[in-house]
Amino acid sequence: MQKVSHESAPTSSDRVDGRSQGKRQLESERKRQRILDAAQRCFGELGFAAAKVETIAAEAGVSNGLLYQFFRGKEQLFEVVVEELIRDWAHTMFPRTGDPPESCAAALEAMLRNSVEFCRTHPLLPRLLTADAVLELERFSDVATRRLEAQRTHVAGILERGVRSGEFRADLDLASAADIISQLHADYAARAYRRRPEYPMTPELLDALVRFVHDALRA
Amino acid sequence: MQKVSHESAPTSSDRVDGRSQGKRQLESERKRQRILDAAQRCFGELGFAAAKVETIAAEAGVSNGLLYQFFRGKEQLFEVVVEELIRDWAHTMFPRTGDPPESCAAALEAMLRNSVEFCRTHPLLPRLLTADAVLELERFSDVATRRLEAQRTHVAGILERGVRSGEFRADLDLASAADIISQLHADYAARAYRRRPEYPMTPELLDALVRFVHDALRA
Amino acid sequence: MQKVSHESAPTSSDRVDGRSQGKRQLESERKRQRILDAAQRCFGELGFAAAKVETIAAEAGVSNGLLYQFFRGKEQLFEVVVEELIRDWAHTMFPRTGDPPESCAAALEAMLRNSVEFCRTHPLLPRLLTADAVLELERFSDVATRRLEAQRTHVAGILERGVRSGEFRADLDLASAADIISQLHADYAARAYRRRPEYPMTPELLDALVRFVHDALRA
Amino acid sequence: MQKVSHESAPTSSDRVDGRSQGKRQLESERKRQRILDAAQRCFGELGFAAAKVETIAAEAGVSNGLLYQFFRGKEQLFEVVVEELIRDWAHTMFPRTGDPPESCAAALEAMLRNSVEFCRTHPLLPRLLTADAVLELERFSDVATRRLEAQRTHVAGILERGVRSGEFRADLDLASAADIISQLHADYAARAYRRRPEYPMTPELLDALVRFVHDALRA
DNA sequence: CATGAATGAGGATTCATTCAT
DNA sequence: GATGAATGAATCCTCATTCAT
Repeated sequence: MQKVSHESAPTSSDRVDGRSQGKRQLESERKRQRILDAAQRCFGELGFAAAKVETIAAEAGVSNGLLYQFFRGKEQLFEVVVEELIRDWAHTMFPRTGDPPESCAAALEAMLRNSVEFCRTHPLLPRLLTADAVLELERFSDVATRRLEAQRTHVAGILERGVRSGEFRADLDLASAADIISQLHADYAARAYRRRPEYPMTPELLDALVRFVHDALRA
Repeated sequence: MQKVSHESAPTSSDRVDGRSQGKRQLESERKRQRILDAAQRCFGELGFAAAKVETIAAEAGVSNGLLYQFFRGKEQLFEVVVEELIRDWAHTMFPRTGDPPESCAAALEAMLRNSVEFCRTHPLLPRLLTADAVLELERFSDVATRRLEAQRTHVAGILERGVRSGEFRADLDLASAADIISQLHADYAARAYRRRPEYPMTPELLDALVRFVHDALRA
Repeated sequence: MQKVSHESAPTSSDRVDGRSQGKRQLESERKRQRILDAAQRCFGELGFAAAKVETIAAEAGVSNGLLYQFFRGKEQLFEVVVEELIRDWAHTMFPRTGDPPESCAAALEAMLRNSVEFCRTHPLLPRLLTADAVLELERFSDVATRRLEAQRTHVAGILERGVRSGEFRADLDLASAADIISQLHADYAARAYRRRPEYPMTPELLDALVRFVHDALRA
Repeated sequence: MQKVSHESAPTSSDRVDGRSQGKRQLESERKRQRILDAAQRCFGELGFAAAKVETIAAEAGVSNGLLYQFFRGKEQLFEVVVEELIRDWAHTMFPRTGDPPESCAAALEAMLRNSVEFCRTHPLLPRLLTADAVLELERFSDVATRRLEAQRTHVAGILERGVRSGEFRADLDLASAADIISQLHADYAARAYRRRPEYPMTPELLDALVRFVHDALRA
């Protein structure tokens, strides 16, 4: 009866500073993370309704009840999973380190390829990106929505720079183009995870996509 | 003897000839259709798992049990709904009547606009198009999958003609381009139904999309 | 709205005398009988709870609803079936015609063989004879019970004559012996219908049974 | 991990060694047994179809859902009940302890009296012995059938010894006689439980039955 | 009379959540 | 902290019975 903050999504226990975690706290924190990982897998593969709490706990290697020490319930677990996921995804797409790409087209391409790679290992994101999961849960954490908008804005920024530099055509509708590119981005990232033969995600297709976007934008 | 065909998805009763349906049969047929409509709405809005049989029956204005005279269960109801939906969608996208478009670009544009319009009134399709529903039901009617492939093939055909006629660029990867276009098509058709402010579907966006595709393909 | 007597079990409609039945009444009477036959088969094979009204009606070749013109419900249908069955069985066991058997042992043997033969074609009787069906229906027509007692009494009568004539041993407990014989009689009659390999009913077994009873009774 | 073995019918939990069962496991095991007891009563008194899961759970003093932690469903519960019942019955009929009866007739008599006594407190067995329940459940545990055959074989063995020792008549049809005796045995055991006035089970009747069988077999 | 479509109460089953240990 | 046995509300489905045609 100690943590149970249940309010926000504290990655770690209510420690004040970074150290001073006994072995117990550390072990606990590790279990919390295992639950989140398992939840992401299950929600991603089955959807919210079809994923069973029991399965998630089993996959995490913890008991059914422990889950309720960390999260208020299935619903809040879902919310936390989504928030963490979106945060990780953003970090992958726009890595802090590394040199900035030399051209705007290269920036878009990098973003696309990074994102596809991320989704290959994160089942849940595709579902969120296609915005279906939103329907499954009324009180959906709007973190996801805000982050998606942020991405569109970011893309629009890149496009604007490209237009100004003459790299992209001048009469581009920035908002719409950013929307379309974000959408394509989400789609093929989704496929990268799903690996269904009907919706393949081959390197050739990815190359074609990059080319497609490039041609549509070029001056 | 009841009806209880349960096998395929006969739109009308097992009448031998075209007429001779008493008021009873007619009324019954209408109820079957109302159930299908209600089911499409519910599945589309809530997903398979979250849609309750009771709700579907209530929305259709019939009793809980009547549903089971027409369908083996919730699952088969879903399958039939999907099949009908896909069939209707195909008819909308490729209408038999009317003159063939004068250019390949125009053909693509017509397809896109038709489909978007269709989705505006058919909640379920977006979910199928984004291929999420597939995960929700093991024994998913493969009609949907086959039809989606048919669409890609159709688009590829249009593209091929365009390439041959010099309308589109010669080094186009037909398969990949058809895939991308079909995907965009599905995405924005989906949005047309959802009407969520975060993922809008304005006429401007649609115009931009048409232009985007056009630019990406042009010779 | 004509027959619906529903009270007792009139084999035919409420005709006052034996003739004067129009074709309609005759046809109706035939359907009633077909329902009874089908019901006997279904109840016999599946038991009361597992037999569906719909199945019975279908087997009788009539509609679901017609059944309720003749009988108050599933329950009363069962009662009527039982009464008719018991009556028929009694007629088979103790046929009016023919010469009386020359010995008491012969009388018992005839009864046994007749009864076994009857059950071969009347599925329900075995269930009643083993008195299990009684448990399945609270307000069971006591006709069956009374008839079974009648049989025991009849057997006791034969035994008494046999004792007096010196054919059977003098210290026989009449009531108990009659009970045992009736019970055996019911058991093997039941088997004759069931035809299950684990509980066979071969001619040899029947012969052995006759011999068994004979040896147990002989003076 | 729960328990959910669901496979066979382990009387006790999957403990590795014989002890080390916490109070929880013990309590759980007790509940499992209470469910089995209640199920036996309900199935025995009402038959498979008419017995409600809810009633069984209520009689066992547990919730509706707990039943499904121990058994796959109503059907498997029935199967387990039958297997346990048959096993217990066998133990009662052929107790390991005690001296072997001095004569074959005495052996038969002991078997009969033991079995009658057992049925007095085990409602379900009569139904199984009369082989009616088999009809009620397709995938009936064949344990019952095998055990019944075992009993017949056992009886036949006793008879054979009796014939060889000259206690029983030499021209006895062993198989048929064993069948008849087993049948009588089942019948009166059944009555012992039912306690219905129409089919009484008095000590006198039991004595008469023993005498009846004895007379039928004697040399 | 005859039909069979329609009803809805009743029963089996699932699964998120709690709580005694 | 951690467990997992226990709960029971929620949901799918069945089937006896009714009634408009």
